[in-house]
Amino acid sequence: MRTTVQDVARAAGVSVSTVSRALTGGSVSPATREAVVAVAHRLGYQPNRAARGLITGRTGNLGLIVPDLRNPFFADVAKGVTARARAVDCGVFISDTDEDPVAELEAIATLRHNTDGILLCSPRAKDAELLAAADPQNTVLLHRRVPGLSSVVADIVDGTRQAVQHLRALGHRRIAYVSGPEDSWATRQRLAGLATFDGDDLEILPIGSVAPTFDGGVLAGDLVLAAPATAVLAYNDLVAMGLLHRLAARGAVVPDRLSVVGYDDVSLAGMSHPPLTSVSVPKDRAGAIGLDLLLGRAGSMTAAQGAEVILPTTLVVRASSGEPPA
Amino acid sequence: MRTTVQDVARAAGVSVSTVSRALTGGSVSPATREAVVAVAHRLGYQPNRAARGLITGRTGNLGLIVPDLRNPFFADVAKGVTARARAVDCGVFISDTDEDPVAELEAIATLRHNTDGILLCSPRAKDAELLAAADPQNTVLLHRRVPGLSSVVADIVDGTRQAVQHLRALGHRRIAYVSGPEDSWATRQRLAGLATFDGDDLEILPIGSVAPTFDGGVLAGDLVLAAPATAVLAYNDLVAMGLLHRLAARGAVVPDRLSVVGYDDVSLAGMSHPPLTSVSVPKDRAGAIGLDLLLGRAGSMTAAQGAEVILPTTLVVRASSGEPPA
DNA sequence: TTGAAAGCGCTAACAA
DNA sequence: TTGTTAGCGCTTTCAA
Repeated sequence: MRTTVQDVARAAGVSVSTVSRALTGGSVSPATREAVVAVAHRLGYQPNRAARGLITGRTGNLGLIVPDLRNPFFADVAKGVTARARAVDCGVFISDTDEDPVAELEAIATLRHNTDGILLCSPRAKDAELLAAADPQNTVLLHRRVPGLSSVVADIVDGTRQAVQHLRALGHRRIAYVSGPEDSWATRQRLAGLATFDGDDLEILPIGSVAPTFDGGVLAGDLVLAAPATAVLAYNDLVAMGLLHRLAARGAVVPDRLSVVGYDDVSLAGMSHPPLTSVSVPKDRAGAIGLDLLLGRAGSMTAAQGAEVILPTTLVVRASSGEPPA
Repeated sequence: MRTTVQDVARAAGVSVSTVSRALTGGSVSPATREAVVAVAHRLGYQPNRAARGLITGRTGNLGLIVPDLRNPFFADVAKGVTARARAVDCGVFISDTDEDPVAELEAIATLRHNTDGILLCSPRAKDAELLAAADPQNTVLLHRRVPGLSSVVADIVDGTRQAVQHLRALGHRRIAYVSGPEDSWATRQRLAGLATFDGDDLEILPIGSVAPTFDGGVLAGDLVLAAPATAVLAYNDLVAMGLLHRLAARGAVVPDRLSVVGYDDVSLAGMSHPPLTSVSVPKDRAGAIGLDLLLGRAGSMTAAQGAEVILPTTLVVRASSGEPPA
């Protein structure tokens, strides 16, 4: 049988309420507290969070819902959340929905009643579904914005702009864009960034939508080579990696024949051949900030107030981008 | 205020115990059950798992402890666990210890009292520490074996043998081995596999230990080139990727000059340049089996009985291995 | 400062 | 088959 407050109280010769107070910071005499703490430690007492939560109404846990842990982007976000959670002694329920909007909604339904709040990362469900399923008071969206819910996002529009400006500065005038899932928030943000450019001295060539995966990038490779572009901006790093792979197979040297720029700057970006120029978005920081928002630790802002945090993006230049062919 | 059994009972005109029975599969008349279920659904009732756990002694949750979610190997394991957990309606507490043995032990201490069991993946702590911290009754080790605790591991010795045999069949006679963290279980297993070969017509050249990361592989690249080997076996895929990167930078063509074989077959392995030959270990399956063991769903075996599951490994041949230079 | 007692939401005896 | 009741381990009134 595990140690309970009862055991500690008996061993310390005080009442259970005194034990409780001593351990949670109530008013107890220093001597009593010291004694109780010592006994609790000696007995290896670990409070039952469930029982505590039952009465306080706070479980000390929160839920993190991600589409796919295997995607390094989400792994990074999860890392940021768990790191911060450990620092504030908060448990994290993880739910990997496998990119399934239905599983996502179910996870929200289960977790919202068994946690103090939910961190919903890049949800695939529609705005209306999310609004219906989530409690605005204790839900924070990560990397997605839905009116009526708190969110922490990166400045994707600006990031996209930085990427294009970088390519333009290098001399590129025709830039292909490989798009991700149509109708997704992230896709629309990227297009918004692109829209500020087309015209001028620059031409953006839409290559179409592919799955936001390595295979999607491979698929896009041939399409890009067939287009009159000297550079290509990919939906994300995974797509860019697939692109790199296919271009190499087709004998197109990067960046001599074609410059490639990715998005997200996941850890893989530095491992590709050549290393990938990419728009860096603060992934783990977004997770940590989301958690603070949920727990009301983010200074004046809280999730309940409908906070909208926008984090800056920065372009990380590596070897996959260079001057266009002469 | 959220809906409780009380609310459902009142609305359905029955007692709380009837509601409880109707919802958890006790003996109730079909008509009553139907009515209760309907009301519960209408009211959006979600049982409070904490309260339930308080009385049943089972929380319906388990803990998953991994060294680093950013490592694709652990992401895969986590994926296997969460997928299976979702199927059996079990919550998963995740804890990323950041490769810190102390954090690991702390996580065990916290989780063992607030979950039905712990899945401990590739722990970094010592055998004795783990034995002291964990409850053998409801702890399952993943990819690590400690006498006295249940475990699910891959047949690393055999996997290593397959890799070497593959290289020998290609004609290699001098194979470099880049080792991982000294004194780790995984490292010892690999060395055991290697030990069955040295001598014969084959020479294994130990290159030394590096961090099990991309950077570790980059570091090892030069060492490998300086050795008289025609092939190199890396501690894991991340190291192999770093190796590939450094070899390319040094102008050594893979596999013409040197064959490279990785370990784990993480998703990146297929994305490298050239695609990496790697020993595939069943990562997500290990996670799923571990969960079943913990929950007593793995047929006759349970964690409590000290189960030791060994999963087969298979070599996946890709383009990074070929015949040795003439 | 301390203790007694109530009760969080739920399930599991025990009766009816 | 159903309802009543007693807790699970904890915190928090309320008195002392």
